[in-house]
Amino acid sequence: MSERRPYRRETEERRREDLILAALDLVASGGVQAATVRAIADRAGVTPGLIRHYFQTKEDLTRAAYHRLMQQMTTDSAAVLDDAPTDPRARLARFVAASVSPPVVDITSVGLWAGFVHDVQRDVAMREVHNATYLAFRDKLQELIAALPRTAPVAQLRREAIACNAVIDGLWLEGSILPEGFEPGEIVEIVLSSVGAILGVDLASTYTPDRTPA
Amino acid sequence: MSERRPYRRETEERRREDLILAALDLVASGGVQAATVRAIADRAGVTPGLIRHYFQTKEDLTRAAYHRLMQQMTTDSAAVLDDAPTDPRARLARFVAASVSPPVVDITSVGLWAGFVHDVQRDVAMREVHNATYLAFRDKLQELIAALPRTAPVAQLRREAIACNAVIDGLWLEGSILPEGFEPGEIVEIVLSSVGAILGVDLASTYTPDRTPA
DNA sequence: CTGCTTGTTATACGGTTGTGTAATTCCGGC
DNA sequence: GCCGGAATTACACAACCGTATAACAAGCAG
Repeated sequence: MSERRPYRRETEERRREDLILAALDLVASGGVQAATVRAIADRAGVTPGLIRHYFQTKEDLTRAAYHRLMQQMTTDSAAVLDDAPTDPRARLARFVAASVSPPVVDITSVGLWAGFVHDVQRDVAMREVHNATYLAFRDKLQELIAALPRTAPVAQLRREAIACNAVIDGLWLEGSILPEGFEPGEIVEIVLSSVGAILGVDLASTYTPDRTPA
Repeated sequence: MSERRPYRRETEERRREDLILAALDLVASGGVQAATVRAIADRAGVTPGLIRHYFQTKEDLTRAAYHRLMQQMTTDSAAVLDDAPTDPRARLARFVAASVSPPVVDITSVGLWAGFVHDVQRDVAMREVHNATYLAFRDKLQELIAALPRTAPVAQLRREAIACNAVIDGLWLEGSILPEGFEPGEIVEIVLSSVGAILGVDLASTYTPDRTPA
């Protein structure tokens, strides 16, 4: 009776992308428990069996999705440096501010990230993805700090990078979970003044909030 | 054939406590998905049906478990203030240091907390528990900051409390997820110096690491 | 020592999960 | 144009999920 559903053949790259995005979408809106193979397939517009054709197991898809998430977040943070000014303070200020602003900070990002935390602690492959992206971000931060016009011993640089990264992480957390608890722009002001205080540099005055293109 | 399992009657308080602790234990070690009614009952040494006798639904048990977790964390942080010195700087230093040290920071705490994040964002009751405990912690921090021997406008106090809380949260995060990435005592040093820098106060010199009782 | 309350166990049920496997149909190469 | 391979669908399966309900027994009141 029932006709077999018609379909189109797609490239492997495209299908994997669709499935990963569908998985992330579901984790963001409904938690890890909502990201079942059937729900993922449904959102991606395919049937559940296809998942097993591109990912040997559901865990593989989970790993790929997490990898994609972290990659996206670091990309978003670093994107502002592409056309950033050459003044070291302004560069740092821009990078720091972007890390606590959309799209890095939004209502779903923390929930998304939190959904993977447990797997990160258990799964070796996911732990490596985490370490790589986390340290890459912190190293980028340390690099920007080292470029500041001041003298600081190397050992101090590491601790300053850890501290500044902690401020960013904490504000990212609070800003995402409790967005209505802060006034617009308040988090950016706080991150600039506190990072500036930690480093002994005035960042707020060098920061141009946004280059709102016409 | 099979004998009915023998059992002991317990008080309601005791059974609820056992079930809550079993649920937290499972979430910590295996994520939310591992905390099934059968697994919880098994760990608590009872049969699954008993859960529905003390909690109308599994969601009720989840709420109770989250409430218990947050309560425990704030209690652990505030405990160090019981016999703390009267010097405002020393009090703040002790409180801040305790917030990034065991038992608040340990390998399972973040995974445990992360497991509930999604429910917090969706469930109103859990959101209220979160806001209450989060703001209680931040207010306590602000209260300690306000007691410092210096003059600061009220509006500034709020932002300083947010910033210091962010540092603590960020270090709590990193220290729990990546414990081997930091040397012993390093996180405490960092939190004291950075919080001190944000507030313009020297905290590190007033901090007595631990009162190792004989 | 007997009876009653109720804490606790036992069992059942419909729905869902991840996975394995066979049947189809799309689509490029000839 | 059709043919073969592989992308995709369809179906089956055992295990597990949360929930509902009935049977049992533990321990206190008398």
